[in-house]
Amino acid sequence: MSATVPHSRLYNCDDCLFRIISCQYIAPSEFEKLRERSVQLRFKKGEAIFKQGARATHLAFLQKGVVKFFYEDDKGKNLILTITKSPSLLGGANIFNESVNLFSIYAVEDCELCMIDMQMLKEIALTNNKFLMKLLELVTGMFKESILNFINLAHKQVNGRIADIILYLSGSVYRSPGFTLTLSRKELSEFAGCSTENVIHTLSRFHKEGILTVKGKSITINDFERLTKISKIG
Amino acid sequence: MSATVPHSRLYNCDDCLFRIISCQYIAPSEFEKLRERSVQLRFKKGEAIFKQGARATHLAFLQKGVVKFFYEDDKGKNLILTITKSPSLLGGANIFNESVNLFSIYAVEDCELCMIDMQMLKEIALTNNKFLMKLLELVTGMFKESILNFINLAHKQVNGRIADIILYLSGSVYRSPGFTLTLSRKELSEFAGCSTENVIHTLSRFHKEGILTVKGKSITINDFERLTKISKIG
DNA sequence: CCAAAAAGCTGCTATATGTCATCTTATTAT
DNA sequence: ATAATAAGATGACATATAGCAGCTTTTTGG
Repeated sequence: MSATVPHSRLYNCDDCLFRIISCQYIAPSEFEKLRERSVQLRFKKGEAIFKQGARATHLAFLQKGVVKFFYEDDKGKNLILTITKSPSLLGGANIFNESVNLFSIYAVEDCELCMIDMQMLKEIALTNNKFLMKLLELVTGMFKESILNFINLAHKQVNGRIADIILYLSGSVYRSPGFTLTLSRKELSEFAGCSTENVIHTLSRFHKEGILTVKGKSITINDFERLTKISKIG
Repeated sequence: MSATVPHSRLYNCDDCLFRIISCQYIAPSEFEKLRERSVQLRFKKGEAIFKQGARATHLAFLQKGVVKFFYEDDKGKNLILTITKSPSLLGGANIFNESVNLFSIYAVEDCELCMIDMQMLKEIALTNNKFLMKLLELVTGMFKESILNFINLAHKQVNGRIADIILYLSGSVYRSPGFTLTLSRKELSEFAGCSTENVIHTLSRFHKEGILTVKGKSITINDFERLTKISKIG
């Protein structure tokens, strides 16, 4: 792992959302045990946070940045399950059954996060059921999100999927009608489940039709209504 | 709900796998509270066990039969997430967050199952964390299974998907190289995410090539190796 | 700052898949 | 039993998508 370990803390734990949520259920002293075993890390764009197939020993609470969840098949072909923005709990899918990561999580832009010892968290959660339930709630959200994403993928054709992705990025990740993409066309194609060329073709068609303004990495939604319609029709 | 409520019990609770698993964690007296609130039901092929959008008040432990999990979109088009054989815990996806079913579960052949009061189960689970963890293990399996299924769907083309489905049905549902399908061609197409005609074309191609023997609802795998290869290549 | 590599773009062609029309074979209900 | 209906099958055709070749632009590394 090439992530940078900072000399000083990247951010103050007292303000950490995960701490705030946790302390609604467990005592601050209990949380302190967790904190002692945790470490703040910085990941550069493109770096692996969790690697598919590796032993799952930690969860990560993403403080800052955007990450992609993806699955790589035998031939090295990738499929992006979801793109998530901070704040978010990563790697929770492994809390129950799995000792090995089912998929990879990579930084899509520079990230700051806290690696949490899974065993310790599990021990604490097992002494407090409401906390356990809350954790599961945070964790299963990701499952639900990617299942709903897959449903879209299966039902719609590329037009609609690209429209979907643009709307999702604008609404849930970059939170603005115009944004500078931190994903490549190839990554978009891995999210939409189609060829890279198809993404490029579709984006330039949307551009020509005035729905989007696309200039390299910069994308702006001009005709929100038409884009939504394309997403709905499929 | 048109399910039949039997006068006598369909099966003896003492032999129930769910009871056996549960009683590894909770006292039999505790389980008895759950049993009192539960009811055995019989569903005929094609009947709805859980309906997408309905309030989620129960879990079901499937004792006998095969069911399909599926999502229906606005236009009434279906997408099958997974096909599951008894014994299996159904509807658990809602334990945490959801008050409403995210998808439907229907009987694909005649089923016998036990409807379990979710609130009561939750209460008991909250007093016993190991039991809670075990429940979650049972429940998240379905998530994992359908995500892996979707990944196949997204990566492979119809050839490979159909091969996949036949192998899955043979290996995990009917548990035999030859079986009598309880799914229609339309349902297969909803599982493979393609048109009904494409399923029919592909099956008859496999038949002509000697990979399968297909005669209406009866399917036999003749060339396991070639079928596996098609599934792998995509 | 420059060369090399990667990413992005465009149009063309081949192919997989969906759609439609027609027919046959099973189910179902009267 | 028999008509009515649904499911299955087949081939022809239209279309969405993948793959390729050649090109430009951007990014990366020395």
